[in-house]
Amino acid sequence: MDKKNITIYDVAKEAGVSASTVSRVISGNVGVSKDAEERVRKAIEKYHFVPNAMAKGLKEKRSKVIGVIVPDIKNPYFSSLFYELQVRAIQEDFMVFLCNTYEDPQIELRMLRTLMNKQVEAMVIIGGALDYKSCENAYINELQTISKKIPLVITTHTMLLDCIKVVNDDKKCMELLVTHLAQKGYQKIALIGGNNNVVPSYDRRRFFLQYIEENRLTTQKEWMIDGGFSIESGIKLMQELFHSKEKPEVVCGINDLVALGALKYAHEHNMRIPEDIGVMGCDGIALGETSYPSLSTIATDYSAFGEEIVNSILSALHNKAYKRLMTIDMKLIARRST
Amino acid sequence: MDKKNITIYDVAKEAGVSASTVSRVISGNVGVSKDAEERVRKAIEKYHFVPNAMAKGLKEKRSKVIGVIVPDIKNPYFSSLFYELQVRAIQEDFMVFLCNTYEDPQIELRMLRTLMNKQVEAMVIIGGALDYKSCENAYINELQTISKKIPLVITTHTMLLDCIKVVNDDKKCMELLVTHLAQKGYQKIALIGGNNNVVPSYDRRRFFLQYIEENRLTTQKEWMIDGGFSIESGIKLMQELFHSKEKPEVVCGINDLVALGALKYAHEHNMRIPEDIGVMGCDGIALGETSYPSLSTIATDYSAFGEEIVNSILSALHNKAYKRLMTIDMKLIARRST
DNA sequence: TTGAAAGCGCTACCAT
DNA sequence: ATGGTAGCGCTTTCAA
Repeated sequence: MDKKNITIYDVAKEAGVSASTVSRVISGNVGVSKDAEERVRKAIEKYHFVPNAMAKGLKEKRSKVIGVIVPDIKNPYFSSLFYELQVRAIQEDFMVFLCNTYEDPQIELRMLRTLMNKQVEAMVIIGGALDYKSCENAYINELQTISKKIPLVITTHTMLLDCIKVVNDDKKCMELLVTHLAQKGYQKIALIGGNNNVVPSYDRRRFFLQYIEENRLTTQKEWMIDGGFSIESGIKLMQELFHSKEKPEVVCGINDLVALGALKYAHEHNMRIPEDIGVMGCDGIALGETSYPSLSTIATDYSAFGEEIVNSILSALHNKAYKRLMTIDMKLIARRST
Repeated sequence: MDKKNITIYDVAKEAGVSASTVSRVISGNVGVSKDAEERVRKAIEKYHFVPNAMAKGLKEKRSKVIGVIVPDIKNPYFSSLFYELQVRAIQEDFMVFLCNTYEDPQIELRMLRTLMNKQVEAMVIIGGALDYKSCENAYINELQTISKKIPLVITTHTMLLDCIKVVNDDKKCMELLVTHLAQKGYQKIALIGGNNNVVPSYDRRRFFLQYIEENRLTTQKEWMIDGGFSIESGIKLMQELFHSKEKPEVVCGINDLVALGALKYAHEHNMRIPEDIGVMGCDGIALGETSYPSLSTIATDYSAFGEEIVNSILSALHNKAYKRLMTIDMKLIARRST
């Protein structure tokens, strides 16, 4: 390892100018003579000089970093969102600190604190503890304090916390889902997966029921079973579902992963889709395009979602006007599974 | 937004001690009287004081941050690796800066530089430009310079760059793959997907051929077609494959995603798997467990991979001995698709 | 046990 | 156009 750190002073000396001039050349701002600039650039080149963003940040009180906390980056929903969010962030020359919490509130809290002391300029918390009805007050208070210092964006629709919210339109999601199914002629509809202690999940079930009634369709208690958000959950829940007396005509997953699990179960039991049983998901993850059969779903616009998150951060940072609550539109993607 | 930043000086004044004492309390190191400590803690609490990691880092010349660059975090291979890598990193109190390059060498370079000026203590580049035979010299030189300053870990087996390498054992991978297929009684074997300009992909094909010969199995030029690493590639390539005169008995994907695409194509054309055609992948991503049928594969140990990366970084940072080249073992997971 | 002070690398204000 | 200098918030000697 090379020992000494090269600083602007080393560069300045080599170029025969002052540190100020080097700083000016780097930031490319104001008047530096062609000649001086030339020499500085040469010196930078020669020494492989890299400016120290910590020193700069300390001085300027800006880090150009956004902190992002997600429960599980292996989940395509979260990775897609991160992916799109970073697209917009780097356009604005912001880096993104990604923290995975492994769905552990302890780690979530720890990440949050570390991010704060790393001086992130804004914080994004996707899902996580806030999604849970059991979310601790102390945690919410800590977030509230943070939100007073820097822009805080969450993706949960909660009244308990005053901050920027960018959320999926779960109501519209369920409306589109049920309407599509009705249109396809399905009458008996199941909804599997989720967790009633998780707000968005609870909401989807609630709205699902509402639209089932409005459309005069039917569901049953035995057809609405929760038990997780993964493909594995989907498989397990389908098994349960197919133990019930009467069978539904179509099974919806609380999200696409659960629906993909339902697909797998159906295949393993030689059911044809959609002939024997329809399957539908929500979220619009890419896997739904390439499953067999391709999965009908109500899709989030990940690009818009990520962009909106960063845009509201930028607005807040620049004291521009912005909506404290943004709802991301969802739309029907009818494919082969219904 | 609250304006003023609280510093240790504010805390010190409130507690009636000096900044040094506050610093000592925070770092929890040396002798501070019970009484003073108590007052400092109260003051910290009262002001919601958060230490500024930039100032600390500037002073200490450490950031406790590892930079990680991946081509596409939506790819389960990369997200799994990141996930596991962070597990080990946070154990050591390191944060991880994740950068997605969107498979764009320009962005990769830019991320690299930004990470350097953010003073990351180590850099991990997973895949990316280095995987390509066409990788620019200038880029390699820049990496070489970086590797002299901080520990640099790459996942490509290249001679062009002297740094820490943690790589998959592609030879063993292909040995296990072909042997398994031979054992299952397959004779005619196809390998689809990949890109001959990508080193690991090229290697896998090379070793594939080697083991095909050693095991006296057969393949054909028409059965070894490249064209990408995604599920979509797999679908497309299967289509091509099934245009060739003679059909193979089993199709291997250069990775699991391609194999998953093959599965989809097979379903759509009413082929039974493995009865009509076998399918096999490499990498061992989680999706292979939940596909229908579940996918036989040669799996990487992501946890070991991530751990090894961080461990070698830590060793390098502490000037401990470590291997400059670590090979991650791969093992056969025989499931239902063969 | 405690405090004063220097300095990490940078920027920006104030002179010249 | 250029340079000197103060100071961002912290740690760490050195003295007391």
